[in-house]
Amino acid sequence: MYNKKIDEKWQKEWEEKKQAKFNKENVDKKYYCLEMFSYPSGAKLHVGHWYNYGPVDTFARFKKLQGYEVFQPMGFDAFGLPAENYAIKTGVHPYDSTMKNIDTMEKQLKAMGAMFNWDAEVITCKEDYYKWTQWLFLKLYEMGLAYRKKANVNWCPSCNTVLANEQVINGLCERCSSVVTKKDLTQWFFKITDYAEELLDGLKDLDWPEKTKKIQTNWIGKSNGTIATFKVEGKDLSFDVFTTRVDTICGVSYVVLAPEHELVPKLATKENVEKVNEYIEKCKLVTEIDRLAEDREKTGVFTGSYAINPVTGDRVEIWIADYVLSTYGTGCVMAVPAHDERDFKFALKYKLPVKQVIKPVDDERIDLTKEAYTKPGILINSGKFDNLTTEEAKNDITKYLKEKELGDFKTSYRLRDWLVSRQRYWGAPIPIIYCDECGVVPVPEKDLPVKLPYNVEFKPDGKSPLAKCKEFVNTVCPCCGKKAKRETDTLDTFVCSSWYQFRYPDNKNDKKIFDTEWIDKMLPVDKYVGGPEHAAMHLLYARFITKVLRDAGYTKVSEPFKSLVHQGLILGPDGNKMSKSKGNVISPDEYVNKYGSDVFRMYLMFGFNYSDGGPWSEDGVVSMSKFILRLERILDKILQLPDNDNNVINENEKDLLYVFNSSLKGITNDLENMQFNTAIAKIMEITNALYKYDKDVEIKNTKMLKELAKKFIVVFAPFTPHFAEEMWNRFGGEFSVFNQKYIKVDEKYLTKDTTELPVQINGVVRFKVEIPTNLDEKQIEETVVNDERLKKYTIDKEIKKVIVVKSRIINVVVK
RNA sequence: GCGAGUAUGGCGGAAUAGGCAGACGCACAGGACUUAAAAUCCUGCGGGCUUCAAAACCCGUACCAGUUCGACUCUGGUUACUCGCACCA
Repeated sequence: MYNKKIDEKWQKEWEEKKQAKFNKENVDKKYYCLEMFSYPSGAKLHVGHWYNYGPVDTFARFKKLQGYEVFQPMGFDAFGLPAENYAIKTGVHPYDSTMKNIDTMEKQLKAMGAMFNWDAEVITCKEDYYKWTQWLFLKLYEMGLAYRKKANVNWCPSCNTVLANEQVINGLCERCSSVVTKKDLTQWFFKITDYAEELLDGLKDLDWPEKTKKIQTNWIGKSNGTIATFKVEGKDLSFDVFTTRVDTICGVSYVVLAPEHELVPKLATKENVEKVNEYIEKCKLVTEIDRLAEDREKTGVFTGSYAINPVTGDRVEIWIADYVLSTYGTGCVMAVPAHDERDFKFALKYKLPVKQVIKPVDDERIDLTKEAYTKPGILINSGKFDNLTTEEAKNDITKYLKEKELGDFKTSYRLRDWLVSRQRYWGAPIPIIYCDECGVVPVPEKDLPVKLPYNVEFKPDGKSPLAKCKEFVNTVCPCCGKKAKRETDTLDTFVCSSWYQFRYPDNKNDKKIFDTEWIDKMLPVDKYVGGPEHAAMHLLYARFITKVLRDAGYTKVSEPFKSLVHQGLILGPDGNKMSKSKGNVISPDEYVNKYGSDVFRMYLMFGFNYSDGGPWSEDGVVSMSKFILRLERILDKILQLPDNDNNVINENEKDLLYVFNSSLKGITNDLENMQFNTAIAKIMEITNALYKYDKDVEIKNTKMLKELAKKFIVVFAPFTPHFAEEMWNRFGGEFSVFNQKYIKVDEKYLTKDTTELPVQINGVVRFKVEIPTNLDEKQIEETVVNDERLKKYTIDKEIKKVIVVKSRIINVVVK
């Protein structure tokens, strides 16, 4: 009887016989199947890991049976805040706790029985990995893609570190939900904005969920517009504004700069400087969460200076206001209250003029005392641009500005450079040395890795823990040999995970980050599976780094993940997200121990639509256990049937073979699309058909039956690998069932002599007819029209039309 | 506010390309086996109406319209929930 012992027996056998080994000579048939690696913050695998890895392993095994050389590696994203926070709380060193967790999780992953290639394992906190993460940093530095700048950055006061924009969720820290504040710091950035256009453009060819592509598209946030230069009246100063509605430029009634804008101190006049400074100070105190609050009242202050409209020559007030973001566009906007909602509200509050320059095309009435008219229309009050449409005017006005050298077409992106410095201990040290003589000096490649020291005081106080470790900080300059200091910040863990897909296939290379020729054979990843929460961060960063490596000449690959799938989320039995505080956490171990790993995996695959997930159900697991035992009983019964000479294929045999082959066709198709739930439904149908045959037929065709059973075992093997290996063995199959060829559909059993077709009268199904499969449409129509049962629907009526959809349906229209 | 998605029995969920709504499973009910229970095997199972029973008929995929011989599926609108973005100029 299937149980946990069977799991263990075959796991041992698979390991001994290296089932998961990747045979390099078959690389032309490679299938790189990758699941997002584990983050060993908790001590154990949770249901989410299982839901990611179990079903995908089924997919990988299916690919193996189809004849692919499957590469399915596993590893650990081992640096990061949770281990460090745990250390702060308990005093256990992050390295020790992480390694212990990895040890436990490896054991659990092995007990899952997935076909992971452990020879290819990577652990990001180990020297042989982070050496290359540091190398990657140096490469970016060399290419001018890593740079240092002072910036007003997102600061989490609880984690005591800066955060990338992507890590700020609604003004809160992604990890601890503290309110994020701002801080001026000199930090390292990666120039991801250089790749904005390509990152956007590359999306269209990817086999990714549309939603994920959309998230990335929004995140990159491309918009086409115009840049226009406003000169400051009476001063030798000017500034640029970015606008997507240059057609409204004649309606500019004031301009606004972000409070952080560098020109602001020069623009504040004597009378206004006090008010301006006061306002700037006030803005600094506003937290991200307040700033984002809906319907927040707009505030601002007049600088006392005036700007000249480059088209009309009009003189307009220069204001500063924090509704203008210093980080987008140029940090300055031209305000057109008549045609922009925000400008309108602001103008109303501060009694600034409103000038209409666009009128609706079809003369919809618009009351400009109450709201702004933001739609495109026809220009008015715009001098020589009058009567142009919005689209024409955008083009003409920009060209006019360009001629006068006061503007040009311009594309802006919402995407900002990736801030990679972290003021934390548990990460890869940034390989940079600061020398009084030579300035910023990259650590030479031969000196890598810059080792993360073990004995460090990592209690957080806003400074990098490494700064307190003298042995680490103090070094000599690789250029001049004089005393110098190391960079003490570490790299964002997303840097570590942005390139791991390249390291797996060549994880032991100690000469290079990876071998280019080999990697170009192994990449891209054919199927990448992980949670949708990584849509904007990990997946964007990994694409960026791939393009950087390509441009550095290390690979030909431009996109790392050809095809992407997101699994859903398994909720607690109460329908809420699993959390300790809610007490609804399901532990996989309990179930795996009780029912076996195959049962657990089957339940996860059968109970939900894979990409939706849903609430956990206790009953579902029990029923799945029952199903596997039911399947085992009928297979054992077939196995024990004494052989006979009955070779007939009659109706019963045909029915069975029909169910088998049509289900097989469906299963194959479902697996390709990761529709595990429907695939398992079809496995159940085959099982039910075997029971039915067993019940209905006294003298069985045992030869056919036994052959069919063996084929069936191969078909369901990816779903229940241990159980299937066991059954394959019982049926005398040679090890391993996964070395068999996937079963082909036998088309001859898919066609039946007659088909039952539903007959509709005016679109409502009334009865069914048995139609020989070889009849054509005309003959089918005749059969139906002459059917006795049709008569009662045609009394006093006339048959207007008969629609025959071959092998589907017949619709008789009567009136 | 903008954008995207989802909505199907008591429950989880199915339904190529517009063609039998509810596959498969859970729960429930009945039967067989059993001294009995469990397990197992078999059967039934959207609602209504009718009936000794059945056939037949009517309603039914969030709601309201539309296109079509035919709509869970396509179009327009409404509601609810989920997700993404959010003062992006």
